[in-house]
Amino acid sequence: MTNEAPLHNHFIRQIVAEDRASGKHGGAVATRFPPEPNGYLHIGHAKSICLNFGIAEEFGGRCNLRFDDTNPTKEDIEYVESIQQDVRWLGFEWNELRHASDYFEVFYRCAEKLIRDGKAFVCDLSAEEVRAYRGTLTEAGRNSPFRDRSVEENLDLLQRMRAGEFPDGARTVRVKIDMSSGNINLRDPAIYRIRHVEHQNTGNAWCIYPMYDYAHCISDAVEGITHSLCTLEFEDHRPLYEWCLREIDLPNHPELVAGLAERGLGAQPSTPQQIEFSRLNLDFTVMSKRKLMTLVEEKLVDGWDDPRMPTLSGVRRRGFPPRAIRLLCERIGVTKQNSVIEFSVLEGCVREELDANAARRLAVIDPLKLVIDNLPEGHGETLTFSNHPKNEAFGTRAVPFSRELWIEREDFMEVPPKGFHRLVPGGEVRLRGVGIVKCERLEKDADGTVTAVHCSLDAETRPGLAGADRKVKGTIHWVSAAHAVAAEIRLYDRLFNVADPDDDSDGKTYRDHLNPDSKRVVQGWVEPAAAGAAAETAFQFERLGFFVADRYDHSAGKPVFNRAVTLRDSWAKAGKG
RNA sequence: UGGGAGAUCGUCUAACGGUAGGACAACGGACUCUGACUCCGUUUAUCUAGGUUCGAAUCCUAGUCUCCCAGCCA
Repeated sequence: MTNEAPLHNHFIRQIVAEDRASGKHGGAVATRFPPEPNGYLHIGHAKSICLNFGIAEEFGGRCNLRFDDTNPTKEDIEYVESIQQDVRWLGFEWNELRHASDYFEVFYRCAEKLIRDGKAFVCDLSAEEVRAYRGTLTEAGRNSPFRDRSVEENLDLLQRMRAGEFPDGARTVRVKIDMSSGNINLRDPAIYRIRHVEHQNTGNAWCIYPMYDYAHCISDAVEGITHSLCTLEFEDHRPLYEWCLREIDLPNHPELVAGLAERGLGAQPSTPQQIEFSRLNLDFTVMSKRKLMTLVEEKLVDGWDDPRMPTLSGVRRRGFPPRAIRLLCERIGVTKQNSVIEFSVLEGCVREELDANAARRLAVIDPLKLVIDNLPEGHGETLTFSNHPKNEAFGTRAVPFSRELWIEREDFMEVPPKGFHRLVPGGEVRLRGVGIVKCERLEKDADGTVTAVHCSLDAETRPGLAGADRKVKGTIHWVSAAHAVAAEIRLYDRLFNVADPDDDSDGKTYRDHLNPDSKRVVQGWVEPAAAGAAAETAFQFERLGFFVADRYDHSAGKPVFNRAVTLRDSWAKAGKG
């Protein structure tokens, strides 16, 4: 994968570069992207994906995709499939695909070791009791009355937990750290809980499942991860991450990972370093899985891949190219500061990418008939248009032209404001690639609405002729009415109409801020060379914006285009459009 | 009143004791057969108060503000 954006020398790059230079981890660099398969990936994940895969790639290391599937009550195979597809779509390929559940036996042996070492115990306290014993932010907690069970009893109980002798919630395994720690994560956290639930990967082999903090650090170590990159909210967990790795000491206890190799799961245990960075947030967007899930379940959007969703499958369907997402992730940098990226930065990345890489086409989304009266009835020609104004490699295409055209309704005004460069009664405008036409007369319906404009074409201004250079203030786009293909055009706008939909301090929630105009479907006309495009082909419809042929609904006979983003429009911005 | 982290243009982000720079946004202009692209220009920032130093965004002291943590979630 290439990334032409200038690289930030951000703090994680610096740490990795220094570690490699100093020979830490034998100079190896290994990262992982560890999603929990309980939802679809979104742009926030893209930052982590680009960082983890990007760092590995830059430093000649490796990056695994690892499903953090330690909680079968929330996870689903649908998500593990979508996640793989999204990572690949973004442009990355993992070194190995792993699951935390691949290591369930390792976790279990580690728990036995901790018990034997007197570092863990089986606790019979209920969830409510544990909460009461934990203390508060300002008060120390108290030791569990089960904390001093003998090693033998603990080992027996652990084995019986695994054997399924106890109901859900009856017992947990907890590590012994410090119930008076100011860091609540260190107050004898649970590492195992009982859940008589089938697991999407291990079936009914287990009824005890490890907790995140415990499973994650061991998984990292097993995979030989050197730099374990995660988001800021795990900062407080780092002491626990380090405690587990230190007490378990995987690199010096190969018996704990025995059996993995036979299953094709190579293990070269490391002592990884956890490094935290801030999440990517976008304004006018919600990014929490819970809220995205609600939008889908309550049908406030048309599914996980609705083009208005910040999911990767959503932005894909919207027409945002993967390179634009990668550009965004590089452009925003990596720091530990909480931040909110303006949506315009994302749009800028999309425009930059598509301007360079999308072929141009003509399309009209709000049609008004234009008749060239001085062309004979039935007149037809085929014009040659270049596909890209600045890149000849895009080649040319044939565009049919005839006497009756569709133009954009907003490109004609009977009573124009000052500065209007388009068509007005008696005025002239250039028809893109055709020549200069003059508006001679109008047709109107009973309401006075203009139904057609009649023009005369100045034959001297056809391309290639001397008169073609004559200056006229505006150029408008068009399609031939007889040849254009009717198309469904989906015009998308931001899903929320406030910058911070998560802010509920005024009693309103994100649901109250949904933009009712976030999706508009119109019938328009596209030139034949657009209609026949393959699904997911992106075009610039000249003067309108960047559009993509819908991934699922588009066909040559029944074209469907989604608007990814408009063109920057200084006329509209001036309040004139 | 506990623990952890962070404060630099509107928004991101650089600087690692030596000219506060870049990107995006905004605004103005040039160019233009896309009111796009491109190009040029302009505006705007070191949380506060002290201190150290020839020199402080950077070091020290004291504050202020913001974010995260009391799941048998991740």
